[in-house]
Amino acid sequence: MPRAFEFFHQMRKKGLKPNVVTYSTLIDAFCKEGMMQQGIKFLVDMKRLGLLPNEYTYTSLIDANCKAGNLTEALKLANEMLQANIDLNIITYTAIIDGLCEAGRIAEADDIFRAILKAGLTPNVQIYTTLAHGYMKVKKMECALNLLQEMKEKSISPDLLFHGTVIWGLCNWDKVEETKFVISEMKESGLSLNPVIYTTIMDSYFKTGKTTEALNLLEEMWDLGIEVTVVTFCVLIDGLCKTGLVLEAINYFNRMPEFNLQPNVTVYTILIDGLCKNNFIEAAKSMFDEMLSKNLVPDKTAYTALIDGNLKHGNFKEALNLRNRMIEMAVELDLPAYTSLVSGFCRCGQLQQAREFLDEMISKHILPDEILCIGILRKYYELGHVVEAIELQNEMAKRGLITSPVHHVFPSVQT
DNA sequence: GTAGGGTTAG
Repeated sequence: MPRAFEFFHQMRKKGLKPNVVTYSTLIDAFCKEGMMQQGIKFLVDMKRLGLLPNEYTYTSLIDANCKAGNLTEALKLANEMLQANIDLNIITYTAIIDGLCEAGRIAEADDIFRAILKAGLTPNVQIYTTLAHGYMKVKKMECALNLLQEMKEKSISPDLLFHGTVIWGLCNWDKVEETKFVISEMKESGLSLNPVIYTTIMDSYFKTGKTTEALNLLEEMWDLGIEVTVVTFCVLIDGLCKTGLVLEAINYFNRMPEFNLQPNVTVYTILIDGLCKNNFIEAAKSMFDEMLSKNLVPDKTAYTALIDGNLKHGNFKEALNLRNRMIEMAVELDLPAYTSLVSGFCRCGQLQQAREFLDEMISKHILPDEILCIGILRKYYELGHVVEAIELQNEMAKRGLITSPVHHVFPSVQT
C-alpha cells in the first residue's frame, strides 16, 4: 500500500494529473487495507480538485463501510450517489445487500433485492449468493433453498460458491444430511466439492454424532484425489476426541505423514486438549514436549490447554510453571487462559493464588464472566471465608461483573 | 482503466 502511495506522489511530482480512475484505484486499495480514513481523505482530495467520484469510487467506499459494519455511512454514500445522478448498479447493490445481511437486516435486504428486480435489473449468481448467505445466517434455510429454484427459473447457474454457501449454512444448523441433495445437484452440474466444503461437512458429521460418516469422508477425499489438509485433520482429531475416541485420534494423528502432512501447533493443541479432557494427562504432557522438540512454538491456546488439564488433575505446581513459561516466552495471557487459571486454582483449593490471578486479569481489563466470579465466590464460602466472600462480591457487583443479587447466588448463606 | 458473492482447525 505505501507503494501505491509513492507512485501517486511521484505522479504528482512529475506534474501528471491523477484522474478519477487513479483516485478510485487508490481509494479502493486503502479501503481494502483497512485504512478507510485514508480512503476518505482521497475522496475529499479528488472532490477538491474538481474530480467527481464515479460508480466505482462510491462502490469501493460503500463496500468497505459495509464490511466494517458502518452501514449508516454506506447508506449515506448511496444517497449521495443518487443525488449526484449516478445509478446504483448490481455491484453496488450486492455490497449494500451484504451489509444489510451482516447487520441482521435480512428483510430489508430482500426488499431491496425484490425492488431492483422489479425495476428491471438483471440478477446474477453473485447477488443470489449474498442473499442466500444472509438467509442461512439467520437459519432461514427454506428461503435460501428457494433461491436455488428461483435461479433455475431465470436460467442462472448456481456455481461452487453458491452451493458452498448453502452447504455451509446447512452444516452450521446441523442439517448435514440435507447437504446430500445439494451435493447431488452439484454433481449434476459437473461441480466438484473442494477441500473446504469436505472439511465443513466432516465437522458437521462429528458434531451430530455421525462418526462413521465423518471418517468415511476422509476415505472419499483420498479416493477422489481431493486435497486433505492439516485443517481436515484438526476437524478429525477434535471430532474423535470429543466423541471419546482418543486412541483413534492418536492413530490418525500418527498417520498424518502418510498424507504428506506435518502437524502444526493447532493440531497438537487439539490433541493435547483432547487428551487432557479424557484423563490422559501424562500423554498430553508428552505431546507438548514432542511439539517443543520439533521446534514448534506453542501459543497461548496450547499453553492454556495443558494448564487447564494440569489443574483439573490437581497439578497446580505444574500449571504455575507453565504460566511462568508463558511470561518468559512473552506469550500473552487472554481471557480463556485466565479463566482456566482462576477456576483451576480454585478447584485445587489454592484460593489465594486464584485471587491473585483474578486481580491480575481485572487490572489488565480482561474481565471474568459471571460464571467465573460466582465460582470463586462459592469457593470462599465453601472454605468458610464468609467476610472475604461478601467483600469480593460487593466489589464484583460494583464493577458490574455480577448481576445476580446475593441471596440468589448463595441461598444457604446468611448475610 | 478502477467496484461485488461462500467456507473449514484448538
